[in-house]
Amino acid sequence: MEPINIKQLAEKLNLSTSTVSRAFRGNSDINPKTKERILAMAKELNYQPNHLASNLREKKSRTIAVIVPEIANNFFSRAINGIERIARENGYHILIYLTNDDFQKEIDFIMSLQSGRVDGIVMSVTGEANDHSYMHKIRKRSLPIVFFDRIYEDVDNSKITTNDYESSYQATKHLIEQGCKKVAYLVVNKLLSIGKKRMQGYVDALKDAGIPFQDELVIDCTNRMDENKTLLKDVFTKIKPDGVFASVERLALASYYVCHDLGIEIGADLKVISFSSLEIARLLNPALSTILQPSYLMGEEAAKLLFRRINSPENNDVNEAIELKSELIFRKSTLG
Amino acid sequence: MEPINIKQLAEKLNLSTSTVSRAFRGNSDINPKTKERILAMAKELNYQPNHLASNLREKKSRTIAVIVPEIANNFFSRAINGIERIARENGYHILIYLTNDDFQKEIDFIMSLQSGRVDGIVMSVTGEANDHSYMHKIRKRSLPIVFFDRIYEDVDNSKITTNDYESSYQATKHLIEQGCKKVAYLVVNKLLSIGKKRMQGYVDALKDAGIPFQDELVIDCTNRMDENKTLLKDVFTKIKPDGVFASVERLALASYYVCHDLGIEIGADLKVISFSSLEIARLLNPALSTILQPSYLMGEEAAKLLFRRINSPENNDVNEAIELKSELIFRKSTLG
DNA sequence: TTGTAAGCGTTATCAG
DNA sequence: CTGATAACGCTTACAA
Repeated sequence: MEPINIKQLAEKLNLSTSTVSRAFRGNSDINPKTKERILAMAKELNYQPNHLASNLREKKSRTIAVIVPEIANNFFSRAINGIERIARENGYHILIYLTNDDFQKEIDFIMSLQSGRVDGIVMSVTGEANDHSYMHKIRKRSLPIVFFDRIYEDVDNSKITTNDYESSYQATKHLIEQGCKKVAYLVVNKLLSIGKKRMQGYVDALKDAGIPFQDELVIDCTNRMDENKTLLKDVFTKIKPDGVFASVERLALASYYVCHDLGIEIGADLKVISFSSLEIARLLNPALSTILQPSYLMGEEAAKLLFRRINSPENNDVNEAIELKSELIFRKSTLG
Repeated sequence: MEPINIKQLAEKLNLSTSTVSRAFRGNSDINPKTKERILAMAKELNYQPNHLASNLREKKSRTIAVIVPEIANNFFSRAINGIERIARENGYHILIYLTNDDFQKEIDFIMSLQSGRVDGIVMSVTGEANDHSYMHKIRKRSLPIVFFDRIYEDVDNSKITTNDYESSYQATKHLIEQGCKKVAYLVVNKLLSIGKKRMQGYVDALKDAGIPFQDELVIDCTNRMDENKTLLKDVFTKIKPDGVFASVERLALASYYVCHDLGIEIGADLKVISFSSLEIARLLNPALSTILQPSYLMGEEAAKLLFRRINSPENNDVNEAIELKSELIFRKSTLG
């Protein structure tokens, strides 16, 4: 049973395709009775207007792209959830692209999306350390893009971020107040905008507490769990920090694994706090203190921003930047 | 800077659109030199073939849809990850649809996808308790669909599942071997195929151990954490099971919350095992025994099955069913 | 090897 | 209110 097209449907009804088309569009004039007749027959024959054709004709795809580094990640999956809700509300479809932190992939995706497949892009970037001049090129085009969480600071664009500096400052301050003298900062790439901002909060909190900054306490990790474990095992046994501020969730988890293995008691021997969207932080052993980003809300806001753009292309050069607040939740891992 | 089209590009080059088109397609004959010239100019002018147009022409969308109940969920986000990898490998794009366990949404999505937007669908169903005759209607069409994990048993279709019965049997048996006399089965909807299969394993394990099945030990939960907590609080204080077999992750987590609040010691007072894709089960307090489904692999296999279909529509009526194995990992929550 | 022209399924414009 | 027609941007026989 192949899908039928508008022409066949029109024939069955002894009508022109234009009239049939009108029955499916809100605006145009059409006799209510004919419309009813058309819709009834359409239902019977299971007719559905072909989207490719109408999109081509209308030069709109009613689709947006979401580009993220990964999806098996509490923060991003929740953010996508928020994006999805708003997109659906607007009658839009969502294409997913995972860069796996591969900058070249990011470029390829964005480039290939310039071909009419989508009306806009929501993305969390991956190649902050690289040359992203390609972005500047793209930005001159009409395809609207909104960044969320991980952004390119040198690209003038709409964006949704959180108060990373402030929460990092507070988190570090909290560790110090809990008696930590030697706080390590765990980061995946300290050159990335997020890494930089979070690190600045850490640095300033140390300074304000009169604790000298030590370079060896900034631990540059990777995205691979096994590598991080090896690295941290070394750090925890040799440098022996008494506090850990993890800039991303996976580094806190790596710390947990290592401490479990090494018999280091988190909360007592080593206090840990981390950016994390882990719902069940409270159930960990011990309960993990977190800086909780409003991931779902960030997704929603990013999508809303994008649709504002899509729906009013006239002021496509006015960028909006929204900063949302993270929530600090202190648990046993720092209260020990 | 609006994107240019093939006609404009052809004009600049003093060529016909057909020749230009040929430069972008692998097959057709074309002078290597002209091809080079075209590609160079295309790059300079930033030309990209319009996908909507070529898809319309070719009657292919190079896009698949992934329909899942939710995305902020370890199992599904990982499965999507697997699907993504295979799809990308095949040069396909991925549209995401979240039903949020709303059966009507599922129907709407599937129906709307019949209009040429995608070449195939990978889905984990949601409305198992409902009448899914709409599916039978769809199945007569050419759009290939592959189910994974949650399936409709009465719909003849390709599918990827895991050995749910067996792992449930083993999990229950394990609890009994650990000394449990009163094992509760936690389920979201015992009428759903997954709930049924997993329950059967539970029932049979009890029987084989000579323990009489008790209806009150089958706890029908919901998808809402707060409701589940209330319900389980009641169960744990009144019925007082000494073992819990949770058919989905969120029910194990609800149990943890409740036990933490009630001061019930998991592992000692109450042993817990659960289907779960939680990477950090080991880090929970106490470490959670899990039945780990190969979520990523399931996604990959489901996608592979779909592409086999898409690429050879001739045997579109031969359904493949693949069963993968879950892994049981016993930890402190059952070893106490 | 390249060009011409028809057509993919819609919808907007314009005429009736 | 309805119908004819052109156009959206691309691909592919077929012709040259």
